[in-house]
Amino acid sequence: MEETAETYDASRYERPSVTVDVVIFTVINGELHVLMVLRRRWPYEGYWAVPGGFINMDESLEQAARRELEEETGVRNIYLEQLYTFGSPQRDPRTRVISVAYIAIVRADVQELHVSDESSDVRWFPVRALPEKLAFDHEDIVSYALSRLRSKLEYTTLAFQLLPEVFSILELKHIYEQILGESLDKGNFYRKIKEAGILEETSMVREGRGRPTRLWRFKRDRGDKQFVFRWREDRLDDENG
Amino acid sequence: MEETAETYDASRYERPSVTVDVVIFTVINGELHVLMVLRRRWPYEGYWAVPGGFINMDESLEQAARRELEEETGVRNIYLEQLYTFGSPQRDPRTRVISVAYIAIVRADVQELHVSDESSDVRWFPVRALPEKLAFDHEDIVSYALSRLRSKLEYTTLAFQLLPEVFSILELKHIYEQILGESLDKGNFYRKIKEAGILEETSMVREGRGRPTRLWRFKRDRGDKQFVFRWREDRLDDENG
DNA sequence: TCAATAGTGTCTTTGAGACACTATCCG
DNA sequence: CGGATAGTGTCTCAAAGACACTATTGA
Repeated sequence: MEETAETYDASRYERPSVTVDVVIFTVINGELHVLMVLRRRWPYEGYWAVPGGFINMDESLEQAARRELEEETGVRNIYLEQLYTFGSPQRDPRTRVISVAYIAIVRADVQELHVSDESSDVRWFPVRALPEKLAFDHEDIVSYALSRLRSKLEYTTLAFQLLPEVFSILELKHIYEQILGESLDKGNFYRKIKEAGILEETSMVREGRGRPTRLWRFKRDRGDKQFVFRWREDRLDDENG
Repeated sequence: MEETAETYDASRYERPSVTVDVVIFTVINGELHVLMVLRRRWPYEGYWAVPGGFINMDESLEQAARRELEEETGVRNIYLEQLYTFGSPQRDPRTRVISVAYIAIVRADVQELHVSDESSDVRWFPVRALPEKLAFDHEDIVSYALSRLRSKLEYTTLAFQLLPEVFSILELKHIYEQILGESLDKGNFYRKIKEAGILEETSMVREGRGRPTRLWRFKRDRGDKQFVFRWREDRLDDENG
């Protein structure tokens, strides 16, 4: 007999659960941090985890990621990008759980954190000092996210998510240095960022101890040409590029 | 009350189905092709689709991809890489289905195709002449796979999957040209591939109409340094790179 | 004036691309 | 020899990196 919409039995196959997890980065005091939540329930009660949760049937994966992130941490209104899907059969003791991981980057100072009934604490951790042992396979997820972040940075505008409306070129350089984990040449950075033509000078300056610094903003109105700035051309993705 | 393994109710959340789909490429007669199966059941009966199917509860995503691919097409023993996870709520009329897509590349001549009870035909299509309308959102999946293939090619060994054990440098260049869809300079190609140090000369030559050509193979024993060759440095991923 | 920070100029090296040249086979 | 294909050498140009230099402030 031919199968149709009427005869299709949706329960024929056993189904896994699907979650979304969001690895969200920021820079605080010049250091790269990741947002983690402290789990208050089994499994992994008392362990830190990346925020996330089960998807609803009527929302897209990205919508689910946004919803979970806001529910668990209060963070909202951010740029999200799909990272990878983790699906080892034993990665969650409850049942078969497949996790679609997302990556994001925000300014810490515009986000107000709060906890939910799922978690008893929400906190930014420096990437160099994460908790010993994370829930589930979240060490893998975070380290994969970190490597993706580093390679993405070179050709996207991700770093700009971390800056206020106006900023100096050396502040932008500093963000790049934090994320890449290495120092960059000042002159070369000035040259490249200016050649890229993505900044627009403002009339503002900021005064400090030495010579005052010019402030810049991103060009609005870039037409439809894609907004891309790569710091370097010569870096490899680890895997999923 | 605290939840534990004993009290956890695995059926509390409604679950989506999860499938894997595999976009598999080859070069036939110098032209890039994709493997498609003709669906014999509702939904999209009579439409071409990328091979794939529902995952089992006890296998990893990649295992599921391999199993489905072999069941539906007979293709096996290949290099697979995760591409992206597609999860729009309405992408499948049966029920909520999330699809984890994989990408692969093989030599057509070593694969024996066969059909299954799911499909009534299995066939290689040139990427320039795909069927009008594919099942589900498979147009999106294929075009995303194609863009990934093109950008990946520059820094992986993917092209080598398409060559026999020994081959000439100009044959390798030809594969690159097919996949990238543009022609490359002979001298520059020789220079780069030799500098990369990933080929090993054999004592073999192949005779043809003109000067005979030296044959090469990939260096075995490359230690643990990663096996990477980029054709160029200056290409962007469209998105997920 | 000096310390401190901002910003510029320039030399060297590297690598991509273009393209002309040489090599070796068959007939 | 000439046609066909394999393979090399070399010039130019652009981008990356190193690093020295100048500029502008406050104390």
